[in-house]
Amino acid sequence: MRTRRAEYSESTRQALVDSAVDLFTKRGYAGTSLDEVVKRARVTKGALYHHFSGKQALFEAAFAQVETQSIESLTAVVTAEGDAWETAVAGLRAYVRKCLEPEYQRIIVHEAPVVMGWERWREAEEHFSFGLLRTAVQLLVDAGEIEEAPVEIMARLLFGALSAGASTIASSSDPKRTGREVERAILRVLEGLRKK
Amino acid sequence: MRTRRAEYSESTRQALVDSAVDLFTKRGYAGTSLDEVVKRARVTKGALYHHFSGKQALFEAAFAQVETQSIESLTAVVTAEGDAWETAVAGLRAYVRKCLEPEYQRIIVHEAPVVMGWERWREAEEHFSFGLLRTAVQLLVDAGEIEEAPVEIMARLLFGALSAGASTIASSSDPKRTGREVERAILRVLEGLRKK
DNA sequence: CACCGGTACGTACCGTCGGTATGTGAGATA
DNA sequence: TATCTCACATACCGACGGTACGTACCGGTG
Repeated sequence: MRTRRAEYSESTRQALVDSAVDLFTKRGYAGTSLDEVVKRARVTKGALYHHFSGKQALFEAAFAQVETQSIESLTAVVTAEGDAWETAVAGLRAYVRKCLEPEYQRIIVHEAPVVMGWERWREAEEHFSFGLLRTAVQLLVDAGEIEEAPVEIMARLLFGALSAGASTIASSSDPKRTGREVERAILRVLEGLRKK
Repeated sequence: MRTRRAEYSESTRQALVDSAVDLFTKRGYAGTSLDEVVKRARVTKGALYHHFSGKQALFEAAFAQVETQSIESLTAVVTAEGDAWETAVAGLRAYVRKCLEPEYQRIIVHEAPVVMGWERWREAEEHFSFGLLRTAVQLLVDAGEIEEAPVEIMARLLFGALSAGASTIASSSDPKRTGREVERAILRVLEGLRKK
């Protein structure tokens, strides 16, 4: 990765991914044409098919980029020192906020399961957001904060609930208010699971 | 709807919808071609475009058919006489089972939000499954079984959790076991919300 | 029964889009 | 400097969603 050619190549690839993230977010996977993607990146389809095997692979690259950026901000919250309960709650709040960003909402939450297939999406999520969430739930169980339960299952349910909550906020006519209500509702669910 | 012509027409339309439900379930929306749909229905694209304005409209017809059939079996459970809590729990179990049927899973849970758009999907669901679920939650609140909370929000979170649970079951290597675990986890969440 | 009007299709065709085959020129290599 | 290689550009194909138009058949009218 030291030659000029390699730098140009990497720059081209990055431009394609950036263009893809932008367009997939605005118009969705099916509504985005590759001609538009390459036009915005100021290259041609030759370049695209040199770097990616097809539209699906381009989407997965966009998926990985959005997730990688998201992981960074979330990891900082979840790995913070301090009370396990407080940390977990902060993590959930951070994740809901992340879900409100258009790129994450559209690409990761809504399109990815359909475009990549639910099975493939699940597999990929193991290394990204869902992996973090499951870790957080595991920490709560280990700390004795909530009743023991199959962590995998509880994390899945929480993941679905959080995504639905985020979508509700995003399409609300009063996002601020709905956001507070969703957070309170999620907290109530968690408190219900908490050991007395 | 008494003439032979009208009967033939209705029969053709029904054949198209049945074919669409079948193919959308097996290969998804993007993976299904209209040529294949009309071939299986033993008609041509002329017939399809006479009855529907396009592929989207055909999908919405398939959506409505699957939801209408589902509503019937679920309504019977939710409107049963008896203890509100028991009724609600039975309803949730029934809904999870419904989510496991391939047609419901693929068309309603996975594809519809993307194909119809989340906003349009949400609107349509008001009259179908989600409407029922919200009614059930409202009944629990009215019966004083769970703490008061914004019913709309709690129903959304529950809806997301149930869908995620169903998807988890469907892709599990041991669906029976996972099914029991999901049901227990959901019950635990509900018990946590229950008034003492 | 003959005629006619409209509906319910069938047929042929178009534009777009994902994907491919092949050419080419700038930069690395010797 | 000559050559090679890779990172693209160009031109094209087949499939698919959608449209325009032709047509046959049913149902009403005289």
